[in-house]
Amino acid sequence: MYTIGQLSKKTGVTVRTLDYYDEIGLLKPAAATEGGHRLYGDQEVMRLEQILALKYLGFSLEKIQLILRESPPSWEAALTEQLLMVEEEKKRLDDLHRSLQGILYSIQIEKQVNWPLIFGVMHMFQQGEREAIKVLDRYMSREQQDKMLSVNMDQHKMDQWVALIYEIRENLHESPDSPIAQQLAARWMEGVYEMFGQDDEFLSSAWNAITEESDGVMFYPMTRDVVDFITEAIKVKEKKAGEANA
Amino acid sequence: MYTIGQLSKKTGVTVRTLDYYDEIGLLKPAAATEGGHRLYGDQEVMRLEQILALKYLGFSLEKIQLILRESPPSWEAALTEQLLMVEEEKKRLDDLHRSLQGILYSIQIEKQVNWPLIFGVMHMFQQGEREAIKVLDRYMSREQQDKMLSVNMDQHKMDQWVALIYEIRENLHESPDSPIAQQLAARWMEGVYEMFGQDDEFLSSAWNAITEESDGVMFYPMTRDVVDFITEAIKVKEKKAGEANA
DNA sequence: GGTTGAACGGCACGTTACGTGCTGTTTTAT
DNA sequence: ATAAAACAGCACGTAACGTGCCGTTCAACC
Repeated sequence: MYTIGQLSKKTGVTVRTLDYYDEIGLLKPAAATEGGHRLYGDQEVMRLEQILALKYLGFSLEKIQLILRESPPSWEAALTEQLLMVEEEKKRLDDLHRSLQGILYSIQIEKQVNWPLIFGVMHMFQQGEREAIKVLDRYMSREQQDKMLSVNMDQHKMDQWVALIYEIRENLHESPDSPIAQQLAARWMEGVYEMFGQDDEFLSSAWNAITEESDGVMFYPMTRDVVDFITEAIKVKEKKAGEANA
Repeated sequence: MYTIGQLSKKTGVTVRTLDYYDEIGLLKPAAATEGGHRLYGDQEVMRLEQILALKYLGFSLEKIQLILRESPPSWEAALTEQLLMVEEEKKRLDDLHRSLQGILYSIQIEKQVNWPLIFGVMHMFQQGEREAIKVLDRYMSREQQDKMLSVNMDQHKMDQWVALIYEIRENLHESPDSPIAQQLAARWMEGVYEMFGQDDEFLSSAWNAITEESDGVMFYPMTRDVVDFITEAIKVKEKKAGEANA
């Protein structure tokens, strides 16, 4: 049997905290001396170690109490529930991460903070239920959506895109058949093919979505002006290619 | 100019909260009536919207105050810092996720909660600094480690592995040349090749690490007994294959 | 120019989750 | 006997974000 001080030393939990666990009924001593000093047995040591483990796994003290009260405890259910909670939280952080990343890119492109964009992003995620995906429903199949959303550009490729779009915005005044517009269009097309391959059906759905939605925040940084510019430049490019073939 | 009530209606923030923001100096009114009623201008509306946006992005009110106090605010630095924080938190959640997932698999394999395993997992992550990777250093190159850790089995494949190991544990008493042991060894090898391909050098490093470390928690559920059993069975299998070729 | 709704100042309290501090007394070990 | 350890009990701390309530004053509308 251990006194509270010995248990404290053995486990690294302060006496005061053990006091507290006793108080809230999480870890009760097995016995007491005549004088009222608390005594903890091996079972209690085990229970304390379990408590610490569950705490590490992210359970609240209250939840731990609930779980340990059952006999036998439904470990599998509790752990599964916790796993789902962690997954939820991960999803939330992923959204946050994407938002921050997107805003940082927008600063690189526009060299200033685009507040309307931020408000747009906020609303998109705040009114829950993934507004984003609902919008895509109008333009493409579920598989195509997956393809679109699963594009995982690495840092380098993303930087390239950001640089390209920045350059396009700097050159919006150029005519669509100017060399610079043609060069930008070529780089654009190359990037698109690199990301999605030659899947023409998919590209056409995506292009539809982008041209229709580019007033919103959905396809930032492919804003209306950028999309229009590149559309015109590509038209010219394809016409030229047709003439060359003829 | 808006009274505090109008601002509240416009933005959805309660009067009481605007009181509070005034109190902590986060959002001060632009002016006041003779009677002392607070008046907010367009600039304040903008500032409030920025505050809400930053709050959504995970900044604390205190941090927001610090950022907005600068002129001009260093948005890029603040957002980058926040991004790093989110990434840290994501990493923490990933560890937690892996721990929970691992424990759940161990329950499926052993049909009971393996507390020593949980304590082991706890210690591995608690003493920070990724103990896990340090151990691997002794057995393989950095690239091989990446290969090992980046194996992303899907749910189905993972379930197959778990089922296989469960079966192995049920059959530890079988002789290595029994049909069942041979069949288990075959499934094991097939799974390994599916995951890592025919990279013999890598497989040998990995096998070294696994046989040496299988007393610990590092390669759970490849525990000592399972690894020994499968090693023997594979030896027999290869000997037979050699004889057949001769 | 009175009624009513809005806003005021000020101070305390609430929430969640987890403890910590402090005091004065009793018990235990040596 | 003395000192270290444990006791009971009650308040307080932290961190981040507010909320509740009260009695008083102001502003708008008919």
